[in-house]
Amino acid sequence: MRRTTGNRRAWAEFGGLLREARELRGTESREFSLRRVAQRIDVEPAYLSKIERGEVAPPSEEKIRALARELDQDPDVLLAVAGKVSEELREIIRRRPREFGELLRQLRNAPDHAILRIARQVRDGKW
Amino acid sequence: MRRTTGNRRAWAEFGGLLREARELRGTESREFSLRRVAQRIDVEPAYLSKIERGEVAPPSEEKIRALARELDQDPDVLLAVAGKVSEELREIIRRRPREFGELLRQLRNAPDHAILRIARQVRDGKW
DNA sequence: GGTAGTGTGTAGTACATAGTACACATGCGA
DNA sequence: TCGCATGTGTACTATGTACTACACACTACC
Repeated sequence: MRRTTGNRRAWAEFGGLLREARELRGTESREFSLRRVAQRIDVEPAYLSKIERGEVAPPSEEKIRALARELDQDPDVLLAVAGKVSEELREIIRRRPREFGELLRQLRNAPDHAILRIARQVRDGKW
Repeated sequence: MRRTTGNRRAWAEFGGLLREARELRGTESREFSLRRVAQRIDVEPAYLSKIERGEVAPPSEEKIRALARELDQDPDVLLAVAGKVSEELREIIRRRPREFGELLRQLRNAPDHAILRIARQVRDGKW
């Protein structure tokens, strides 16, 4: 395992978030030991341990999604903390790079509520 | 170079687009031979040759941007054909994954003009 | 007919990504 | 006290990404 020691801080943030979420659930249920969770998302316990301690980079999108399900987290947020953007969203952009490029750059500094309001308006057919 | 023969078709589309654009300019100017362009974007000629023939995967974002400048192409489009999304746009999404995730999914099937109209309205301060 | 420029074939490199496998020490309950 | 579960250290692997370096054949020009 290559360490590339320089993203360690970012990895630790992701790992810390996971551990916190897991330990929260672990206090009540015993189904949330590191080993149990590792088994359910289909990775080796040692690997999940290293992820949680930020010793290695965050895992693949697939595993991050599985973790989000297990620990009841927002997948998009977890992916973002891991430094990733979901393949689903990248696909949407790749299909119309000009349009979405333009839109995203215009909205870069818009307030959260403005972005969400637009999303709502689109959903309600107001476009 | 690992070939992973299965994305070859996608690579060829990217390469073909490059070659076409380059040869178009090459008919008039002689500054657009494969070797000259390769030198300007700082890669080996053999490498650019393989890229244009779709024998290897598209190069890094940096090189794709350089090619877009040289050949007067839209970088976002060239990146998209290469199967990539620019780091700039990914950054925008990672900062507010919930908001932009929601927005992009709502706009997935919206017509082009609707997306561009929203971008225009945002630019004009109508939000 | 040399030489300058053209595109391409072959081989190899360094680093990133995404993990596995096994052994070990510690602690907790019955 | 013994067995089982817990988290973790160490070593290793396969594949992907992004290239370089060099040699070769062809053509075009003067």
